[in-house]
Amino acid sequence: MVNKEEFRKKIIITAGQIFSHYGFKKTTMDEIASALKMGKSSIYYYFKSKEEIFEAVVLYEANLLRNELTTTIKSVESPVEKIRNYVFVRMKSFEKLSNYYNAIFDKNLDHFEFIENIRAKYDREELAILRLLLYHGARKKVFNVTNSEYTALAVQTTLKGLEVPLFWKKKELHLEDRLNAILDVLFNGILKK
Amino acid sequence: MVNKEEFRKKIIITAGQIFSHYGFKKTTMDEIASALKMGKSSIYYYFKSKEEIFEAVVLYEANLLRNELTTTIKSVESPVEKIRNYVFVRMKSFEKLSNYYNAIFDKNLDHFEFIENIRAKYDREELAILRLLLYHGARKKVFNVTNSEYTALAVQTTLKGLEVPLFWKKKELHLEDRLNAILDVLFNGILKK
DNA sequence: GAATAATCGACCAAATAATTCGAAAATTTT
DNA sequence: AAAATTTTCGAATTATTTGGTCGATTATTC
Repeated sequence: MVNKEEFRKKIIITAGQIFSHYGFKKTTMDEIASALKMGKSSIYYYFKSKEEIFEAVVLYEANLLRNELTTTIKSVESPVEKIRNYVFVRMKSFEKLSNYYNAIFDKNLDHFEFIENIRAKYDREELAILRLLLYHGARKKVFNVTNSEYTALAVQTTLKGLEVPLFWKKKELHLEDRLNAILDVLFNGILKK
Repeated sequence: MVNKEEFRKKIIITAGQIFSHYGFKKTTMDEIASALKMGKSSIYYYFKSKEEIFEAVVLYEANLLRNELTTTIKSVESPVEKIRNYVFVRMKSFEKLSNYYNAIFDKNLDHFEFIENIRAKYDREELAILRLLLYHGARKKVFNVTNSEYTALAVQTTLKGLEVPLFWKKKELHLEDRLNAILDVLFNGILKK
């Protein structure tokens, strides 16, 4: 291969597709290998272990999510639409990611502290973004927010509450509906009128 | 439990959900058990083996499919719509079932001859239905079919061709589009004009 | 309170999967 | 073109998982 880094990326993408479907545990190195049309042992030339691949995949996906989120909020002007879009994209992505997380919430929590690190970092980033969005809306006299920091925290907590059913695989209650309901409440409690 | 048969059905349904997502091999007895909130060994009181559960699940799903198909074609009058609906429902179901089949096409073909039996029986049933639909359409002067038996076979072959990409998991090519295209060809080659 | 039905945890053998390793290809460098 | 390197691979090894068994235990029925 021309570039080793290039091929690592190819592995990450391929493995990511399988992980996202079957979760960490149920995905075998053999499957990843044969999806890449190579011998199982060859993969160990690029990654030290299955966990290392998983780590790389999560990192990669997390970055994709970050980019998607920022471009999304840039794509509209109105503060309401910015937040609405942000929340929607976030939910869609988490739905996709839920299999990764299900994989982790098995038992092996010990080994996967790196996930917690990514998570923590993202929580901070998200808080900053939300704060900005709220502040921006308040400036435009659309939101009635006095302390954007605390409000951002409240919104984030709400969003986390939405994640739970994804992890617990209880998708009976249509998520989109709940999402809209919550956004309605959020905006009607927040909007100047 | 009040009724043993009742509980077997519950197992079949629960196991079916897991099988349909992960396939036969990747689904463990432990998972089925804990989804039913019972010990793994208790399941063996109702079924002799994992394969026996799988067998029951496939049988159960096959019956569901049969019923869905017959009620679907009864729900519309026009011969064109009957066939169109039939094909659509059939495809949707196969998409759902593809995970079962993927599970089987691994290697364990030997043990799963019963699948082939179901399959054969269904092929015959399907042929009869298609023949009826074609005959019906010809009677109504909508189809231009001289020998409904041979035409039914041709249609069935076409439908089987559509299944292949489902088994091979190559869902890149949007199936619905191809389906419509094929139906168009089918009808325009078949319709009186 | 005996008899039967249903559940369970501990255990095991067999299968499966992750990882290692040395050697063979393939590629690049000299 | 041979030496050095990078990359791939099959076979072997080790670790883990998992389907299934069994005797004991708990609920239920008679």
